Amino acid sequence: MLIATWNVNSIQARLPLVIEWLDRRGPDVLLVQETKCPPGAFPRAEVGAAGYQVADHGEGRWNGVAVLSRVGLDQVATGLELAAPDGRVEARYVAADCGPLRVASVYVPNGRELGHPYFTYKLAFLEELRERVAMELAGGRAFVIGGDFNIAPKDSDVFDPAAFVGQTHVSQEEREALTAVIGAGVVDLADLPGQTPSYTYWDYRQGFFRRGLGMRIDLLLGSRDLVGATTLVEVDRSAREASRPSDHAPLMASLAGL
DNA sequence: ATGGCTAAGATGCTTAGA
Repeated sequence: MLIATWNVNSIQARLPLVIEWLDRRGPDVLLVQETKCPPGAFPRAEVGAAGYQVADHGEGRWNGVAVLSRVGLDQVATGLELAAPDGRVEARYVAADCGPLRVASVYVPNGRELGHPYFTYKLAFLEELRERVAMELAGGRAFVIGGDFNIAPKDSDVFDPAAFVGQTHVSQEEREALTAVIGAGVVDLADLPGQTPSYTYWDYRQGFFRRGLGMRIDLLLGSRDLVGATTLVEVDRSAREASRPSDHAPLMASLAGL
């Protein structure tokens, strides 16, 4: 089983690249974030022609998450529908059964600035996410949640820790909230012994990708029964090198025996 | 090394991302 997570920064803008990538890498499950696609407008026909079923939780303009699967798609559920500071509910979580796995695609709020109302929202979202992960695990299936967590777990996950002091994504509060999510019973698959945690995001501006100035903010968290099955975790930088790329690259994990 | 990119839509600008 090959499972991947990718913040595509608009499924419509990225559709040719996503289809090419699905054909080339052939993941069994792709967890997508920032579809920026209104409900009902997801390009199901094109993705279906590539062999994938779609569970889409859409929203116009911003946010939006989806699960793409070629190994079945059942028991679709959305969640984490707490109100943002503007009072609106954002599309940031969708889960499904895909073959032997329970999976979830999550797009954690950015937080904007420390102390900002959207930062409070980010922390509240992470607390609800902890509860949601515990609930999914209680279902008893092997579980993988992947997505854009908008948190770099460690200082080594950003290109210059000194430049991030006082910024979001690296604060102790955010990292503690992520640790609590993981404490619900999952492990960071890219940070397992033998794996090499790699950047997954590079700003579009100022040649950050070319200069190697990235961050590891996209994660695949797996239930503990998957630790022994995880043979390879990799970031496919070719998708970031392509023309008209997302600012994130896909993160993939191979799960042997599933 | 904080936006000198990109995307959507209420478009020729604004808002958001991290």
